[in-house]
Amino acid sequence: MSALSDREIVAAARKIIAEVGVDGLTMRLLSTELGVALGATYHHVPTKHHLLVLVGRDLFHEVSLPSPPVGDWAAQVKALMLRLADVVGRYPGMAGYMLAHVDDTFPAELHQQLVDILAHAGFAESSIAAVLGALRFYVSGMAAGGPSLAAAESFHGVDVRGLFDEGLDLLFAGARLRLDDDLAGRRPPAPA
Amino acid sequence: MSALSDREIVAAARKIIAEVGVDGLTMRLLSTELGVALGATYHHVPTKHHLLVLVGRDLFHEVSLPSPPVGDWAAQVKALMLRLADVVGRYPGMAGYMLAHVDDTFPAELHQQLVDILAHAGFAESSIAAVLGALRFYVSGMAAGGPSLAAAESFHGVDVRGLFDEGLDLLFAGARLRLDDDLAGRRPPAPA
DNA sequence: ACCTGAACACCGTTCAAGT
DNA sequence: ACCTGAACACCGTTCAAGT
Repeated sequence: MSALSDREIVAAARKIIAEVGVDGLTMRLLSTELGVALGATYHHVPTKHHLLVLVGRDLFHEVSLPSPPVGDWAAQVKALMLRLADVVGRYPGMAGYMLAHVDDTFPAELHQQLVDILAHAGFAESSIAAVLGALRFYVSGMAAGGPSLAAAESFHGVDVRGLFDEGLDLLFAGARLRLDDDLAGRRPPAPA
Repeated sequence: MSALSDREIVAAARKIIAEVGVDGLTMRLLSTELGVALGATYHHVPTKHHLLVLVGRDLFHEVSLPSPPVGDWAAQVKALMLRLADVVGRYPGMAGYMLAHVDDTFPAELHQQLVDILAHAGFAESSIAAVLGALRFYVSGMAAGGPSLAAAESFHGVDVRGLFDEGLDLLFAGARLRLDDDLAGRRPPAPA
C-alpha cells in the first residue's frame, strides 16, 4: 500500500534487536520483516549505522517521556536511570552502541531534564557535570554487558538488578556529600 | 622456524586491535600479520571468540601485576581502576567484549586482590559485593564507549579522564559512608 | 602435527533496471 | 520516487590436501 516509513522501519528493527540483538540484526532480515527487497530498505536508510542511531534516539525518547516528579532529586534521577537501564537493556547490544554515539542519540530533552533536577536541588554546575558523567558511565556499563548482563536477572550467581540498584545508591550517597559542599562553602574548580 | 605459539598470536592480535579495534581485527589480517595461511591460525585458535578471550585475559593479567600498595583502600582500588581503564582503553572494543564475558576473562587473582583490600579496610561482605559491582559497571561503561571515549582526551567538549576520575571519587565517597556503617552498627541485608 | 589454499554461507553496500 | 534482484567485496569457519 503506502510507502515504507521510517517509523515502520525503526519498529521492525526494534523487534528484531529485541530478539537477536544488534549483531543479529541484518539488513536482509529487516527487509524480510518489512516484506520488501533489500534495496528498498537502503532507499530509506542509508546505512546500518544510521538505522541504529534512529533506534537509539527512539529508545531515549521513550525514556524521557514526561512523568510527574516524585521524591527528591535522587529519587527522580534514580527513577530515570532505572527506566533507562530497563528500556535499553531490553535491546542487546544497543547500550554499547548508544554510548559510543551519545552525541548522535542522546536527546537534548533528557539531558536538560536531568540538569534541571540537579540544578534545582542546588548542585553547582561543575558538580552537575560530574554526577551526570558518572551516571553515564555507570548506566552504560550496566547495559553494555550484553544480554548476559542486562537481560538476565542473575549473573554469575548474583542478583544483577540488586547490584545495579545498590551501586546507584552508592553513587547518590557520594553525590549528596558533594551537594552539601556546594550548598555550604564553594569548592575550587579543581586545581590546575 | 618454530611452530606458532599462543603468545605470538595474542601479541599480534593485541597489536592489530590497538590499531583498528576489535571489529577491525580479522582472522585473515591476523594470519597475514603472523605470516601464515588462514587455516594455520584456526589450527591454534578455534574461533575469534576464543582469541578475544585470550586477549582479554592477557590484558587483565597485565593489570593485576604486583605493585606495592600505596595509600588507603580507596587509593589502592582507584589506582587499580585507573590502570585497568588505561590498559583496556587502549584496545578499542575490548572493554565491551570483556564485560560481556567477565566470567571467561576476569582473573581470580585480580578479584581476590580487590576483595582483600576492601575486607582489610573493614567492609562487610555484602558491601564488598556492592562496591565491586558498582566499580565493574562504572569502569566498563567508561571503557566500553569505544575509541571515541576511552582513547580520546576530550569528548563532546569535556575532559573524559577528569570526568572518569571525579565519578570514581563520587563512588568512593559513597562507599566510605557505607564502610562507616559497616564499622559501626550492622545493617540488615536488604529487606525482602 | 602443522600448515596451505580453496571453498561455503554469510555480511553490508551498490546499482542497473523496472514501475 | 520507490522498489527489485543481482552483483561486489568482504567476513568467520571448514576442510581436503599436502609436508
